[in-house]
Amino acid sequence: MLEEKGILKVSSSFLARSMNLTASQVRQDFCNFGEFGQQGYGYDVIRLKNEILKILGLTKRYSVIILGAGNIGRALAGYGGFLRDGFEVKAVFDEKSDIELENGLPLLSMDSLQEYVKQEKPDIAVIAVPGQSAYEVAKKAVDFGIKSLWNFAPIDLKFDGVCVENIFMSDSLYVLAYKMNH
Amino acid sequence: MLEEKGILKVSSSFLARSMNLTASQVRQDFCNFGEFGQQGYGYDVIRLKNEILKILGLTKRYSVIILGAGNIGRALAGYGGFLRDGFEVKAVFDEKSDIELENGLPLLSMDSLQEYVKQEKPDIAVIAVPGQSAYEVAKKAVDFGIKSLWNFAPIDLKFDGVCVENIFMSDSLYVLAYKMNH
DNA sequence: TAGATTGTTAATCGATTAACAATC
DNA sequence: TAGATTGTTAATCGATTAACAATC
Repeated sequence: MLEEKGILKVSSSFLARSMNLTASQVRQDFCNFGEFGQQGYGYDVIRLKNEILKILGLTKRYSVIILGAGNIGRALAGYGGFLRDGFEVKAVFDEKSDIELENGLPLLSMDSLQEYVKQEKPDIAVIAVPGQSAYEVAKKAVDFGIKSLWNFAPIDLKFDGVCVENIFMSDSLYVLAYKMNH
Repeated sequence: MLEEKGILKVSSSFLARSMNLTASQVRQDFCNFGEFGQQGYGYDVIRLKNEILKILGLTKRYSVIILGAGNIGRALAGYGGFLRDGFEVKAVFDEKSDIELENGLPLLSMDSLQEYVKQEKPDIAVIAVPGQSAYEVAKKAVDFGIKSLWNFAPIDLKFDGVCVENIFMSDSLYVLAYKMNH
């Protein structure tokens, strides 16, 4: 955002203010990854952005498949925003492969998953199936060679040597309810 | 889950194992909210569940409106799972109120939001509009009387006296990328 | 009674904060 | 040079862990 506004430098105290942190926290955290500031000046916005992109691994591109063409699966497939960050959705898989997708993405049968993963080697599989089938589907994907899962099902997936990030939406809703009552 | 399996009691060490915590953590945390265990026995599953529901505020019902009928808004509207926890989606609002919803929920024009909120007093508004319009839409909702926001837009909403819970999906995807590279 | 497991205290650990010398 | 702000050390704080008396 700073880059878009044409702002060239930024201080730890400014960053802290805009993210509800302390300046110390910001500097300590950056320092863990190197020294990319300059005393008396602050951080160069472009440099800082690039360093953070490097740290996060967002300088690469990632190919993504979505498992499940229900509400969430279709919503993610339809949302183009991730592409900007380098995540490209390549295909959607579902048991019922006759559902129509609105955006020209291939909708494939779950039966063709093994073949697809073997050939295309997608980087990330999104688990967008109902909770009951989530483990089974994730297990398949992992067995076929997927090394990274973005999980929207409300279960704790865990496989050796596989990266998992969870979006536990109902947990978040529970936290909202808690906040409303305290 | 334990209740559904007909299991009557559970120990802090069992809970710890299934959630990747330590038994001490589980007991310390529970103890902050009261004493609902029994030495030498453990925790009564039903009692524990009820205590947690009470702590979270999930013994009440909440009425929910969804602002934005795009991919995410429609996905949330179509997903019935939150109902089970007491969150009932009442209506969806969008600028273009001619989009069709598949599930019989009323799709209303954003212009009718003020009137609706005044009359129906929904507990929670879901922000499911694009990032650019998210602040504006949230501000409206809050001005009209909404006290609680479940935010799916990638901006940090903050209003005095309003509860906010964020689902920052792209942040989660960045974390996944980070994990893949470390 | 013996075994199990809580509630709770004390010890340990790590993260946050404060402070400041280095330096642009 | 004077002002600003980093990188980094030391002090503070809070959370996690370990331990155990209480007690079912």
